[in-house]
Amino acid sequence: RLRKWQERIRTKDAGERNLQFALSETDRMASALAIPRSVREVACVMYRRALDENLIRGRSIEGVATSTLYAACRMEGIPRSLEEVAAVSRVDRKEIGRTYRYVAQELSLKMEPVNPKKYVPRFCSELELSEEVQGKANEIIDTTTEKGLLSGKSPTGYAAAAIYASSLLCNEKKTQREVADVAQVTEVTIRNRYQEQIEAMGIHH
Amino acid sequence: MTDPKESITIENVVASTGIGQELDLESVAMDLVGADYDPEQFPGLVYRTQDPKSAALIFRSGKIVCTGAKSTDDVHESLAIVFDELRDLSIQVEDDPEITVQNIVSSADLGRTLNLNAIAIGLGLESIEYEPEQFPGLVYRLDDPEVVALLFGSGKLVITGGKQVEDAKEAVDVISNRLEELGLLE
DNA sequence: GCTTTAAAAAGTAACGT
DNA sequence: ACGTTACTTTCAAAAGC
Repeated sequence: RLRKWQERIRTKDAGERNLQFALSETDRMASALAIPRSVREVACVMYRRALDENLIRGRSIEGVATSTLYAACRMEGIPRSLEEVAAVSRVDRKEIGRTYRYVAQELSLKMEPVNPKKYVPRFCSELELSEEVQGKANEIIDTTTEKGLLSGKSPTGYAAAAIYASSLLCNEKKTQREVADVAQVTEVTIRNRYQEQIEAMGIHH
Repeated sequence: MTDPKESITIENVVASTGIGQELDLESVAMDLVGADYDPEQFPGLVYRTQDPKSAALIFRSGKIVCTGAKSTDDVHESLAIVFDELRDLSIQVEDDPEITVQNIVSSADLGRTLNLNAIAIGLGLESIEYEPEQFPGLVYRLDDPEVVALLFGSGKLVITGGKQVEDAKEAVDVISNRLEELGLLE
């Protein structure tokens, strides 16, 4: 009996320590990514839910913590790409992606695909581009999406191409390299999306 | 409007069988020309047939997995070659071992581009998986037939998980009808 | 869960030239 | 800025860790 009692205390302590570790890791990653406090709280609530539903079994604490942070950002409308969260996590991109998909499924998170427009303000401010460029990029995204160009394409690459195109149109040119660096995609992807987008927009350059 | 079912192509058939005899893979690996065997890495010996093209995984237990064939007939032909190769090594092989198809991978074309975003919401976010940041295809799991379909923006699709050739046709029908009734085609 | 095999879809990435 | 190669996803079986 005494042994059972001690075991309970031990596992409870271990659980507390694990939860505390997960929450502090979430906070550390969120700080590194400049994610607002409100979103961190959403991430922590999601982590507790995942914990309550035994979703951590067979998975690493850090993997679930990173995935819930990624999911929380998307849910709150200020997405970080998997590349970005992977950069501050000790779990690799592939593992974060699969854990996210598992958690989203198990917690029935009705996550819509990320709208590339959600990346425009952050990427543009990192590139010090004006409101005008942002507006034009959003317009390109809206118009080309209506024409069916978005299906299957990565939201970050799509946003990057629209920003690159609008920076040209607004005479605030950024190079493909500069845009590629902030969006964490390759120049090749920007080039490919850019060509499709300007063609669909009927722009000649 | 051509029927999408006409576009179905079988891309890969996976089947399992067994010769009803234990094998010493070390000696089979020595005698069988072209055999790849690295027990440290994987317990099965890999043997590739050229015509029809396939890869057979041969295990110590005598069980065999054949993959890469383009039809169920090709699976039988490939395995017949494998059985004969083993007999040439003076290994006893049953006359006609039972061959079980475990999975068939097919591709097809709906003939129209798809708005995957709209389809994701239309089919229900809880019943599909669409993460274009990770993979360009939308994953749709069907209950009947019990297969998994990958839908692409081009209108092309991949159907896998079925054990019968008919499963792909049924799946294409179910998917076409669902998208049609949701007004998501064309 | 992992290891290996094959195959398609389309997007993205990382090489070399 | 090309081209090539390779990786992402889905599926099933096998034996063993």
